[in-house]
Amino acid sequence: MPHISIATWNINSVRVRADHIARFVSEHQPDVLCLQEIKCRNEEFPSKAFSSMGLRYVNVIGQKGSHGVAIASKHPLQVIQAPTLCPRSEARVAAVAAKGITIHNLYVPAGGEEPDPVGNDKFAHKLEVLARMKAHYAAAPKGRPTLLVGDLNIAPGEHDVWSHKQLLNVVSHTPVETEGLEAVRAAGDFVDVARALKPDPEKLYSWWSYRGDWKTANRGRRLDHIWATPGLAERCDRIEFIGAPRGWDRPSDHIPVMARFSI
DNA sequence: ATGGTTGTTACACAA
Repeated sequence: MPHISIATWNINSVRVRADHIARFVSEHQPDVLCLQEIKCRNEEFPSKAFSSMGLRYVNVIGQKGSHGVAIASKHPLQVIQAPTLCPRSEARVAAVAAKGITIHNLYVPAGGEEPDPVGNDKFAHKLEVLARMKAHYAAAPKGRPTLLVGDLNIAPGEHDVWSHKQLLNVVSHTPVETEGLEAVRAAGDFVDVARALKPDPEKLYSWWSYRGDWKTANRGRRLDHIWATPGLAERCDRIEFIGAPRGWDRPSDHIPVMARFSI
């Protein structure tokens, strides 16, 4: 049975982490790798390094300094119109089709420190992106196999954080965010494939802060997601949270999450 | 309650 594997990873600078990407690709062989926070302009993206990893096809949505997303693939990519989800026109969405599957790679704003849309415009921005996501996926035609992946900067469930109680008022796990993300998922009829294959109460984390001893404290959050439309989700036979890269030299604060689908 | 780190940028800001 043929398969396609897709990974998502907030890389926090693609140029600093090119060696980590090469090691991950060599060890795990994703067919498609979706990156967030590449932090470079399109012309600064290290396409040659990706070619030598076997990821010859790339779709880069870059900008100077911050944000930026990219999709790199072993298979040819058809670039498609990305939904307009960011009111500030930041580089946060890449959209392609590969092997007959539509792939949306998203980087939702982190939202700043204070979970108050009045006093914190970054939080207001995050909620606006969520609202646009809900409207877009509610209206999107259903039936085509689709993946929505990326750093959604929200840990939706109580077992997606190290302490539900202590994070209820912390940006990434507040009710307005978790309920907002659930509304997006329902609007698009998506399945959270990580939880479909690894149900509660197993703890699942994809991010640990740079501050403090991440490994000992293990105060993680599941911010990075792979969602699939129902027919595709049924064909997901593997999901992995690949923790090793968090322990490599000068790591990203996020780890890769990879899913495999029979096709 | 506070401070703890990283990357890009330019004399902070975003995460």
